[in-house]
Amino acid sequence: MTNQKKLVLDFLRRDTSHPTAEAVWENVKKQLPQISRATVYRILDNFQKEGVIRVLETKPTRFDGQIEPHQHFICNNCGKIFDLKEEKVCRCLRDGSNMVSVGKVHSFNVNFYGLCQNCQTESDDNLNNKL
Amino acid sequence: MTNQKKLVLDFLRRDTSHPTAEAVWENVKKQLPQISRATVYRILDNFQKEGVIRVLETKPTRFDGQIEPHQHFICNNCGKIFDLKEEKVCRCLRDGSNMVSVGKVHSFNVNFYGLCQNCQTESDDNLNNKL
DNA sequence: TATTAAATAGGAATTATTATTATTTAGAAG
DNA sequence: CTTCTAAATAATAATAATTCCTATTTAATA
Repeated sequence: MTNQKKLVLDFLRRDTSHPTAEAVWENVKKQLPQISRATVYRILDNFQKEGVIRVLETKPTRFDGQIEPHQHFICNNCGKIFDLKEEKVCRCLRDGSNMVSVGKVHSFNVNFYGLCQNCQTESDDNLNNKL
Repeated sequence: MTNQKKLVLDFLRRDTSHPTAEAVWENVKKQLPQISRATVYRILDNFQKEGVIRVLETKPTRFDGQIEPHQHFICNNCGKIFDLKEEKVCRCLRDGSNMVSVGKVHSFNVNFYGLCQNCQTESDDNLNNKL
């Protein structure tokens, strides 16, 4: 754990605004002025892969130091991003009520990630061949 | 409706692979070689705002000519993108079954869009002031 | 402490997208 | 069917976001 990594992680766990990579860099620079932008990008990428932080599917990408299951509400007007607890998300999607604690939902978008049937079969095959 | 717009829309309604802007451009060029990349970007943007097409929250952005409510399953291995009917999405999120018709869900990400309480109140105020 | 593999800094390069502007065109009006 | 005009387009420059490259530095451990 380098100093750079520690500062990035500390910042993300403190700042709940879902900052961009650029914003993380700007802020960490206050404590470590020579830190490189590329370093911040790489650290964010690694933390993400390790499951230590989470990325938001926004443009530009935003980052979240909180990894307990939750989703996001993005205000179409002010752009602010709010956290939504997982159970509220499910209720909202289930019974189509568009009112949630933080506002009124106009639309939503879900991306599922996993293994498609083809790729599942292939990885099963590979496993079998090794036995 | 210009020829450029027609060709872009026709292509997106025919191609179900959720192409990138670049891919749309490459394909439409086959029929209209002088079409500009910037034109494709602008047309895609306009169609999106009109609700004629849909954008996927991917990097790079992908486009979908099908606008009936549905969500997407992205294979972590091959990268292929599958459509998921809305009711399957809800069932999957509701009872946590991670098997869907197209594969096995490892994770998902939801973005809600709408008006936060502050912005809702503001727009109500504006309305009231006009009465 | 010396060693070394891994990480970083700084900047170049790349990718995706948007802006600019001169030219062209679709569609209205005559 | 022509002429007109606002809107759309082509070509390219510019910007934004991210990744790549490589010489240098550093954390961890022998």
